[in-house]
Amino acid sequence: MSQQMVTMGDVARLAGVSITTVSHVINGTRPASEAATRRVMEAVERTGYTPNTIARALARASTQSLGLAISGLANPYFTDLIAAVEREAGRAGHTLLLGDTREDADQELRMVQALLERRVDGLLLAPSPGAFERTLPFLAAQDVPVVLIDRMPGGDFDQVGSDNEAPTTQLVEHLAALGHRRIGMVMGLAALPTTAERVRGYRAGMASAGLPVDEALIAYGGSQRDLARDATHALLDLADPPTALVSGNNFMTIGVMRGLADRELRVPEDIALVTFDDFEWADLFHPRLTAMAQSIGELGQRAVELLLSRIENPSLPSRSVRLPTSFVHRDSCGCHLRDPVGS
Amino acid sequence: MSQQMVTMGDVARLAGVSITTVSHVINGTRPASEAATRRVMEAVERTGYTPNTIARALARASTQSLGLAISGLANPYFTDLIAAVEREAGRAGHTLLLGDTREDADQELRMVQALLERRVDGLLLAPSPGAFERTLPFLAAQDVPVVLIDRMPGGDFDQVGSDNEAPTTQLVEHLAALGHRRIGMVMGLAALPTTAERVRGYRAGMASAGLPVDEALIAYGGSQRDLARDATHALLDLADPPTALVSGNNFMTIGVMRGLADRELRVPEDIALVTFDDFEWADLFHPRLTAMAQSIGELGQRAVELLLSRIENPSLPSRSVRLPTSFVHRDSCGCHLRDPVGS
DNA sequence: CTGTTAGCGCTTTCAG
DNA sequence: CTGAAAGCGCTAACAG
Repeated sequence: MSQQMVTMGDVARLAGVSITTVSHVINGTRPASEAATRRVMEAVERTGYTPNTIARALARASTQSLGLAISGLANPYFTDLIAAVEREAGRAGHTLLLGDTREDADQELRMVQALLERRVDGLLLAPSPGAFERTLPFLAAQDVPVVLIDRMPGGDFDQVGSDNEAPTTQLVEHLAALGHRRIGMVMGLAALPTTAERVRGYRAGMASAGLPVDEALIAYGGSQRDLARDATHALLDLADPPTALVSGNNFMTIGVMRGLADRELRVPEDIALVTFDDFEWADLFHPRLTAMAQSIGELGQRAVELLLSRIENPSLPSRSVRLPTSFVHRDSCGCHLRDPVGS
Repeated sequence: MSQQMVTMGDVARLAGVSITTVSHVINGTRPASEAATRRVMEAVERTGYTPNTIARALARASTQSLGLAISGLANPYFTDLIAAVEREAGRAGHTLLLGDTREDADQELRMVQALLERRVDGLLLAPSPGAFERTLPFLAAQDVPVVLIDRMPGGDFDQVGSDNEAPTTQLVEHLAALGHRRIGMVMGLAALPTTAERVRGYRAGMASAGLPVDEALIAYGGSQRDLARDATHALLDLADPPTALVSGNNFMTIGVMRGLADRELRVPEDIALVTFDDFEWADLFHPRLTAMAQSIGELGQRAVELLLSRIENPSLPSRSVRLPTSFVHRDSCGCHLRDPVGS
C-alpha cells in the first residue's frame, strides 16, 4: 500500500547517496561507481520506486507523449490508424493522448488546445473541413510539431495521405470497361480536399473512357450516414438512373448499400458498385465489395515517423507523403456476370 | 511564433500584478478586483498564454487524465468503448491516455506501469486472461483508482460489464424453440471470466430446453480469428454435426462465418447462427445476424462514472455493475423459414 | 483584495 | 566519481 508515492529522495536516503546520483544511475546519464549503482538499484527495488513522469517532463520540457486528434473515434476507418499510431509511438517510448474533434472546427480547436496544454511533444491531426481557417493558422503560430493525416490541405505542414485521384480514376475505368456508361458517384464531405481529389479522379475516369460527365450523377453524401442513403435514393430516382455507382469512402458505402437495399436492388445484378476504402470484413458483406483499399496501418506508421523526425529537427522543410492504394477485386463490380449492364 | 512558451510570469509582468493573482484569476480560485481581473485577461489574450498542465499537475498532484488499457485497439468492439470513454472523460475535463495491452500479461503490466508513471488520476482496464496473477495484484498494492471493464474477474475492484449468462441462455433457447437439438458453441478465450459465464449460459439453455450437453459441441475459438474458423470446421466434421451454432463474441463470429463460407453452407438454410455481440453494420452482412447486443457506449460511460467517483472518494466499497443486453432479431437464426431444421 | 514564499519531484550545470 | 543548488511553471498557505 504505497500511500504516498515514493520519490527519488526516498531512494537516495535509503541508498545513502545523493539524489543527483540516483537520477543519473536511473537514467544512465553519467557513470557512477559500481557500488553506488548497485545500492541505488537495490533501493529502487525495495521501495518499488516509479519515476514521476510529470516532474521529469517539467524539468526536461518534454513529455514523451504524442497527441492524436481525429474526427470520429468510432469511425472504423480510424480504428486501424489509432492502433498503428499507438504501436509506433509506443515503440519510440511515447504515449498517446487521444482527442475526438467531432468533425467540427470549434471542438477541433478546443481539442488541439487541450492537447497542447498537456504539452504533447507533437501532434497528429486529421483536419476537419473548417481547420483551414482556424486550427491550422493557430497551429502554425504556435509552431508546434504537427503532421496532418488523411486529409491533405496543402500548405506548410508535414502531411501523409493516400493517393486519391488516380485510384478513383481506376475505379471508374473498371466500371466503364464493363460497359457502364451511366456511372454515379456518392462523394464524402464536399469541403475536404480528399473529397475534391476523388471527384477529380472520377471526372478523369469518365473522360478517359470517353464518357460525358453528367453533374446530376455526382451526389453529395456529406459525413452523415443517412445523407449518403438519401443521395443514393436521389440518384436512383433520376430519369436516366446510373447502372453503376462509386462510393467516395467507407461511410458513404454504408449509406449507399442501405439505400440500394431500400429499393431492393441486387448488387451487382441490378446495379454495380465499387468503393473507395475497404472494410476489414468486406468479404462477409453482401455483396462482397470491390474496393480501393488504403494502407491505413502504414499511414499511421509513416505519420509517426514524420512527426518524430520533425520533433527532432524542427527546421526540416515540410514533407508530403502519398501512399499507394490497392485494388481489391471482389463481386460487387459484377465482373463475373455474363452481361454486366443488363439489356 | 511563440518560440518559448509564454508563462504565468510573462502574463503577470505584462498585467502588472503578481503571479499569484494571475493564477487565481485564471483558475477562479479566489476573488480579485475587477481591474486586476481585466488586466490579466487582456494580458492572457495578448500573449496567447496557455496554462502548462504539466506544471499544474506537479503542483496539484493531479493530472486530470485517465488511462484506458485494453487489448486490441483495432477490435471494433472496443471502438465504441473508446469513443464513449473519451466523451465522458472529456465532459469531466479529463483527457484520455490510451494503451494497448495486446491481450498479453507482460505487455499489460508494462502498459499499466507506463500509465501510472504518467500519473493518470485513474485507470480503466479490460483485464487480459493473465491479469489475475500479475496486473491486478500490482494494482491493488499501488492502490490506484481502477475500474475493470468488460471482463469481470471478481475480487475487490470496481467493475462494469454486460450480463453474460442469461443472455446466452436466451440465445440457445431461441434455437431450441426452432427445433434444433444439436446446438454448437464457439467460445472465446477460455481463460476469460466472460467466456466462462457465456458457456455456463449455454449449458443452462440446453438444460432448460431439455437437451443433453455434448461436450464435443463446445469448441474453443481462442482469441485469434483463424482459431474460430478451424473450430468451426471441426464442429462441422463431427459425425453428428450441429444444425445450429452460437458464437461467443464478435471475433468468433467472423471466424465462424468464414468457416461456414469455406464449406459453402448457407445460413440459415443449411445451418442456423446466433451470436453474442452485434456489429454496427450487421445488417449489411450476409446473412443478417441475429445477435445479442451489448450497450457498449453505456458500458464506457458507466465505467468512467465509477472511476471518477472512486477518485473522488477512494474509500468507497467496491461496486460491480452489470448492464443488460438486447436481443436483435434478424435472419441468421432462420425464424422466417418454414422448416428450420431441414429434414 | 494582493503579494511573498515555499514547495511539487526531477534534471542539470557547476564545483569539488 | 559525486553532491549542492538552481531551476522547470504552477499552486497554496501565510501574511499583509
